Amino acid sequence: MFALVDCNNFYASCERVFNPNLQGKPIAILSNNDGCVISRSDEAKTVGLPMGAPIFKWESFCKANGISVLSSNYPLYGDMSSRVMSILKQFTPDVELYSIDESFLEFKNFEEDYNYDDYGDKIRKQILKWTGIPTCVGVAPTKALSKVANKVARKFPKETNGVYVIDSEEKRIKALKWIKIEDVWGIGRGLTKRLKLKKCKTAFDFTQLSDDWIRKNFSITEWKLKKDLEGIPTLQLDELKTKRAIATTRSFDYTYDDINYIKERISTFATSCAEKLRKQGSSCHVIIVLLSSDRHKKTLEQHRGSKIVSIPFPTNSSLVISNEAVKAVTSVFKKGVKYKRAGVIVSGLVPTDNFQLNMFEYENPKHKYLMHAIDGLNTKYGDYKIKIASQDLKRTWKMRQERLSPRYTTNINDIIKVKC
DNA sequence: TCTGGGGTCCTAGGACCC
DNA sequence: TCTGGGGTCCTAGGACCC
Repeated sequence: MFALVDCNNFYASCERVFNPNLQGKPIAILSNNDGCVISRSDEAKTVGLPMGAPIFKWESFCKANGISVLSSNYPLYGDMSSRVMSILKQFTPDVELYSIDESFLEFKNFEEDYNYDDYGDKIRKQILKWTGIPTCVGVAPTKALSKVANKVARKFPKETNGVYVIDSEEKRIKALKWIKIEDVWGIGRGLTKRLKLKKCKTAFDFTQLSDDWIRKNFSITEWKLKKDLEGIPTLQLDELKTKRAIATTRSFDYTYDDINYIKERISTFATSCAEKLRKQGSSCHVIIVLLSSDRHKKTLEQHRGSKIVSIPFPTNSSLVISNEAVKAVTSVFKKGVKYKRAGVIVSGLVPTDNFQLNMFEYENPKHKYLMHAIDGLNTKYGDYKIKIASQDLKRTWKMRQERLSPRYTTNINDIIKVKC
């Protein structure tokens, strides 16, 4: 059996743990740069604040409804997430961290008639007691079905007490007939549209389509999903998730049509990717550069482009990655287009201490020591004191975070003081 | 004025190989 | 008149997830 454990309104719940004033009140958490709403408490959902709302359009609505609006505090959420994860590992060794607020658990070799309702309840109570985060648990014979079960638990908190187990054919059919096709894991907007044309409205309808038709019209992914929903386990637990790609992408404050400005940004993003690579002990041999115009400004010329560069040897040197990315961006850039977003993605990741060497081409061995020195200085003095020359030395790259809560669990100065 | 960011996986088409 | 078949790799783009 599989379980999906999902934290309720995770970011909003994290904020509440350390700020009891927010209990029972509507709250909303913003995306990077305080752009739009990405997490809401139940109370904020009830008064009608939509997901993804751009805050500049909803500011007065929030004020009128007493919604507390906060910038996102990723150090806090990341730390809370790993605390939840470590609790889950006590319930089974087989845990897959699926996202910051969701994990799949697999129960291998449990007794045939094991009481998963009780076990799910224990998991919820333990997490709530030790971290203060409320969760929902769905249990079923496959991953996709455990996702469905989780939705049932969340939708009917009173009836289920936050735990729902699909352990019979009857319950499976009932749940599949209840869940709308667009709410099924793996069915997004595009597929929903095509499936509705086939009169497919629920997950159950989806499982009634023929395997051949699915295979012919969709990809292998949808076929696997169908099998999983039928109760035939096809999707496996993925425990050791090593990242396959690392990205740094940002929207700009305004639009820019100056190639030199964009080159500087790309160089900075590339440097950031290289730092992330070094932090996790990886090197890359593929670099992808992205550029796109402002999709909200329909009257302007639209352009989205990308360029993939392969490097003959794996690298995590800021100099190499930045140079290649800057070279690549000139071929993507279209003169006259006003760009709003850019990014660098590194892919083809291999462990730095163990990769296939190339006989003829290799990185300048000095880079390794240079990068080590740069990382050391930047850690010691902070604020990106050492930059490469293609970056803007004057620019301090800070996100807009005007309503940030303290880093309660990761910064010694932010620890809560209790007064007696 | 202000509309996020970081991931995964799959496919199609073209170039190339034997 | 009849003009193959089986591969790999690269690139761009699209779908999905949280």
